[in-house]
Amino acid sequence: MTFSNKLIQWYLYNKRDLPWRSTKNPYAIWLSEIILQQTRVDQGMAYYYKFLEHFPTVKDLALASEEQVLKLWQGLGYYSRARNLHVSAKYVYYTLNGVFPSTYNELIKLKGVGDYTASAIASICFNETTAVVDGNVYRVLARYFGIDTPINSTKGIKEFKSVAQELISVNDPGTHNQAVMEFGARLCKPQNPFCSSCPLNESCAAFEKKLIKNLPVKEKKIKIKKKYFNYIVIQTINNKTFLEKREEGIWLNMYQFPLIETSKIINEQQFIAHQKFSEIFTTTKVSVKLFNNEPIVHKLSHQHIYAKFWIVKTTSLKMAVLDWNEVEKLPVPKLIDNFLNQFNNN
DNA sequence: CATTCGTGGGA
DNA sequence: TTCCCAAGAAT
Repeated sequence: MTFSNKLIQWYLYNKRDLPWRSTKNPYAIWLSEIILQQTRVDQGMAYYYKFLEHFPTVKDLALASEEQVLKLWQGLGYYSRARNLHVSAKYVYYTLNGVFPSTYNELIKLKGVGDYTASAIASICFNETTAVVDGNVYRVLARYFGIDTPINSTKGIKEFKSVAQELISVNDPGTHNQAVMEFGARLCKPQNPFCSSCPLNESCAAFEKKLIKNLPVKEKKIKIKKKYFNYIVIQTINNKTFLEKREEGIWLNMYQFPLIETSKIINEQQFIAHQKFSEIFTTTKVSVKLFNNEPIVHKLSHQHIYAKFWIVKTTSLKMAVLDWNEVEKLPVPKLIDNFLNQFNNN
């Protein structure tokens, strides 16, 4: 039996019953693939249901505002996925007359759709023999064939894509692709894979040479930068506050309290002396109280944010136009959301 | 080509 | 605690 046949047979007996496996609607498959990028099934599941409920068709998504889409995506991370999802929905609805692209070459033109996602949709929905290469596929192929080319090198990306494309079943490429991924996620796991019960263990290079723990090879480590955020939480006596929209970098287009970013931790005197603080509270009499005595450490993939929330009470303020009960309607990063939950409980 | 983009689970 | 990494893509 071929590599593909063994995997598909394993898959048909062991696959999970996931909602996107009961449809071939390209819109729904697209949605699921975007949600699942760099995201575990357990984490993405609720979002898949939420999005289909709020936006049953690509038209519904196209007609929404970016703010609505970001709000629904809140908590899932990698928010460019949500922004690009919305951009592409508008492209399909307005430019393609609502007809979802049906080939790899057309799919990959969508923002947020790269080689993996185009291959997934093309194979699952339209039976095109385009092999997916995700983290699971890298691991399965690296181990089975004993390939030690770094999976995040240019050479490795091309090599694994080529190998995957050689292996794919022409008869049922969609099932083949999902079989490899499910196999990697459930049996050929990163840690403690179930090699003893693996249907491929008799021909697995890494198993034979005891290299399971060494494969796949990944080069380079990411550098973590430290950042120091001071949020100005305005609270007027008539229950108003203010949030600004982020215009660059992380959490783009999401909302936050006015931010003073510094190169190190600052105290109350330094906070009050900062230019942005004095710009906001020019002649206004205010009281300042630090909400969290110790900075909240918010860990992201490339940076650790040390955050302080400064509660600034004042009588009235021109810029404080947002009613406190309107805050929850805005899309905010997890760091702000966590703060709001604690703050509102006090 | 290297870096940047979140959040959470598991060892 | 710390590290890895999860149905990747854009810049």
